[in-house]
Amino acid sequence: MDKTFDPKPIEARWCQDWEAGGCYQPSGSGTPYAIMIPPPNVTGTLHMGHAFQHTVMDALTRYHRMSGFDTLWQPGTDHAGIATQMVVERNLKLAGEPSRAELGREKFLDKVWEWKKYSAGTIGQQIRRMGSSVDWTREAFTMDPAYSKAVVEHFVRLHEDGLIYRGKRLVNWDPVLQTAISDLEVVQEEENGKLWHFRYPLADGATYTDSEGRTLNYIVVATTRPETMLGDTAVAVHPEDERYKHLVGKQVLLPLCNRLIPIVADDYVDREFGTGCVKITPAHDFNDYQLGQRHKLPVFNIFTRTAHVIGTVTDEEWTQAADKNAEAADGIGAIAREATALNWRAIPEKYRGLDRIVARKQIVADLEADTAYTNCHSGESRNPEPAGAVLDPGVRRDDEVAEGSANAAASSAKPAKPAYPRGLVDKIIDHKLKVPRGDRSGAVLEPYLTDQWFVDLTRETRHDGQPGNGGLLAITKPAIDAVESGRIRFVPDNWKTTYFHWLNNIQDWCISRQLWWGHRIPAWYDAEGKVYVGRDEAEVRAKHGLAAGVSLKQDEDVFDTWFSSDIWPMATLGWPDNTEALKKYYPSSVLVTGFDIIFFWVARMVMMGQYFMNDVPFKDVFITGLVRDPEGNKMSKSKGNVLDPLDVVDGITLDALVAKRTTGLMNPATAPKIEGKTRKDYPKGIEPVGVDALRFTFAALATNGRDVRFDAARAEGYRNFCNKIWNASRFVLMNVGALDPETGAELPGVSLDGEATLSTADRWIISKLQRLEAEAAQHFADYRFDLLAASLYQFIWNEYCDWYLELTKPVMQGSDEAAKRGARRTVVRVLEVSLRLLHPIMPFITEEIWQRVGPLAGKTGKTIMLEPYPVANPERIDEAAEADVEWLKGFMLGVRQIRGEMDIPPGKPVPVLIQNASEADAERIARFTDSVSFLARLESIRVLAASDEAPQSATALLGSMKILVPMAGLIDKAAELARLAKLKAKLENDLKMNEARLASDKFVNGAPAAVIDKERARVAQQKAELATLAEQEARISAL
RNA sequence: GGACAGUUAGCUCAGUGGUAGAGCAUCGCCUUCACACGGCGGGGGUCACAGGUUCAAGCCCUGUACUGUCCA
Repeated sequence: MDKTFDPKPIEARWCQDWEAGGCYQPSGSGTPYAIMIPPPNVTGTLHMGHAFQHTVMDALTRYHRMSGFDTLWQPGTDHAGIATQMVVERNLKLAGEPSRAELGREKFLDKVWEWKKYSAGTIGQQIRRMGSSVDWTREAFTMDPAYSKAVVEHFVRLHEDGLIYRGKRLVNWDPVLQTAISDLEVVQEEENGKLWHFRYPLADGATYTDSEGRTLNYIVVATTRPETMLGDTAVAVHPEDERYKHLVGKQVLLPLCNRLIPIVADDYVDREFGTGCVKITPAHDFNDYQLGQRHKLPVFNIFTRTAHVIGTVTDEEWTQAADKNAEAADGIGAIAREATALNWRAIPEKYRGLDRIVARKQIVADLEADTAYTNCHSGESRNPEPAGAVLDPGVRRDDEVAEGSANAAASSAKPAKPAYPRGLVDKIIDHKLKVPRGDRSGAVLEPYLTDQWFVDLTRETRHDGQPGNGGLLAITKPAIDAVESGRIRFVPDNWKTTYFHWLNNIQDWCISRQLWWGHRIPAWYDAEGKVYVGRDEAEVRAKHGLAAGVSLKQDEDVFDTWFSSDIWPMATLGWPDNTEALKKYYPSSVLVTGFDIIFFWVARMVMMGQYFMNDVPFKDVFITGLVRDPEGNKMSKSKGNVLDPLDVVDGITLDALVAKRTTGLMNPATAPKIEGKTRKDYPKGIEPVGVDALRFTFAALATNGRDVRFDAARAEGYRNFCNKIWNASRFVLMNVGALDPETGAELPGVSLDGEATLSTADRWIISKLQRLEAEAAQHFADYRFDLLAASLYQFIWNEYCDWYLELTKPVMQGSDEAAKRGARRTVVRVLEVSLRLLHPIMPFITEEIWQRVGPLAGKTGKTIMLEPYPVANPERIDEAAEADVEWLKGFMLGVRQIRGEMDIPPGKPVPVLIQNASEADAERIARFTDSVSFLARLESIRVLAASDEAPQSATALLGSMKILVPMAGLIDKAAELARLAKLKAKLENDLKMNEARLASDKFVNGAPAAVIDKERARVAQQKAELATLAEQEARISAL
């Protein structure tokens, strides 16, 4: 064995042996214990979050496997529709290859499959390297043929049960990706914007008097999105708003468009917000859409699927384009035609085809320039808006159109800040607003009217009028009940609040996506647009009696990725077939995942599990925190703060890390900033720590669902721990004769048989081991890997290495053969048990050492992986031995403190005198003379009689016993007095507090007797100690 | 605006009623025959703030402040 632990060759060997040896597969006997891996996206490689969660899952898996369960950890990957499609498109662009559109659907999908193969392979290698004991024979992918069949099956069954519908609804539309997305994929970000106030003239020359007594012939609407006015179909006011009540039913003339639109009353309107008048654009705002439905307003779509104002095309051109689109797999071609062909002519020509932001500027400028109504009221007296009101429409991102040349002329003239009112613009004020963006593309989303597929989650009865429960009762409520009833337990518990809150406010789920990568929706349309749903075209034809001559076209859209991963726990086990695996491993035991996908995934698996299996998909949900960078920021590629777990395992130089983080950036301009931060966070790069140390770090940091700030120094600390274990094992092997101390060569054929006696130290460490075993079981049951790691670390380093191995040294070098045998046997067995206790977190080092130590402890198994996990035996707890060793530690600490503070070199033997020893003290001194002398490097130890005079000494206390180290004139009087004063001060302080407590009637009358007794004993003890100290202080002062 | 977390040593975090703990960092001594990726010792906290409950509060209750996350 080498002097220093070198993880790399060991990891490589065991990874291979375990997998090849079939150790990862279920044993086939025992109670089933199953974990379904949250399938990583095939978008690239695994990050620290995966490594963290996999560590937790593997620890659970190995623990249960060792504990005799029939353990399955099921691996796999997720096709991750949008995310993967984006990655592949970007790769094509970077490589200068033809784009998605140029390739066409089929060829593009070939490229994605190529990428998938590469990515899944990388992920598999990463999982293997981390030592994750997944059953590779069951590896799954969400687009495997069998899995795809299950996806179709669950869609068709839900459809047959009336829980899926297709309809034209306002959805969140991503104009960059050009697909619908679900509510969950929308991130609302607060951004700085403007609130524009526009004057909409009243029709037919109507006027009214405002609260300031002015006569007005217009009303002022406030909006954050001027460009949508092209699609306004009403203005709304609150029905009880005294200011406008009387105008309800009248009309306004929509500026620029010159359309008449009504003023309606609706209590959705917030009287306090803006002017209390809201323009209503049903086609491009969710609230307006609802309001429009209530008031039967026309829905006036003004945007294309790229969020440009619909263009200048003839009806004929539109028809052709739409047909072509429909043929070219453009699922919304027909809708666009319908909505747009009717409307485009109503949009003033100058705005047609403009990007929405460009259109916004143009519209504001034109309204400002519209002087037709500038004098449309009398008594204009308001002050212009103060400086700060500017025309800039606010912050933009690079995905939006930059300031165009249209405005170049204006900006070069450096215009003075305009004063308002100006034309039809009443005023413009700064305003913070929530901007909806796509979580993948970052693009500003557009509410957009399209035909999509939805899962009904909100109705009590079926939407199609058939008998039976709607989605609310059939899907949503059972998912709530699963957690409410305790059949699913969240750990930590508080996440169930989040879960309930979402389910209680749930919306129907839009499951269709206008993408290419994914499961094609199993719906077919005939020439009339009639839709048929079935498992395949043949089934549809058979079911509906459609002759071969009837042409059917399959829906071009694919499912939302989550509408395939929602059946992961059952489909990977063979559902819809009732396989043996499904019977055995469903429901799985625990789901380990992050809180960020409770809605996306956890809740939906519960829904589908309950619906199709009539049972929960997992019994526990262990929610882990997120792995963050040292400053607490979320790790992301664009921030350039991601770490590859294998770079921590193998180490990486600073330059290599910088290079890795700054290449292939979406926005190369951020590279210098990223480089700066990287150089600050990891000034020396990252030292290699090995898999075991990284895993242990994750375990130690996994504190009760809190986020984890990854700290490379911590990982290095646990690498040191590995080295400690390694060297302790070397020491053990050397001492039992299994390792040559000179050459490091392994010597076979060692036997520890024969008569043996166990020392106090032996019985103590065995006793402590039982306590550790009990703690380990508890921590696993509670998912407290941090406490588990701390217990193991503390036992191995601070008890076993620091004390127990030291205590055995004199025995090992002594001549008592039976005692020697007892120590050797204990040293080996405790180490062997410790290795098994540690194995679920640190699989490699424990296996490597166990191969040598196991046989010495009488183990004949091939691998530690399949050995039983240690269980506590309460009968071996030995409180007397524990008390003895505590006393011994106290004695040692006293001598060491004197050494440390008196600057006595550790190697120099010192004589020790004892005063005030009780009988028990004296007995222990006699018993432990050898140990103490060896460990504390004592020259001699002598117990003084009460009458004996002690020489000048430095003092330590153990209870009221005095441990004296004679200083023979060398004593630094001032230093020793200072030392004593320090001890005394602390003691006096404590004593004062405790006496005060005992003097209080409240305490004496109120506290339990046991507490009072304990307090009295403590005070007595402290008084005795204080007396001893005072005496010693007097003696030193007198020198 | 609502909900949920968090606030403890320089840093990262344990600690659910009985005198504050760990790792890392720091300071001092030591290349002692398993380990310098080591050993030994030291220093360092009025547990965010204000009330309350209790014989007793870092811990329970109420409120405030700040930070973070989620949902409107």
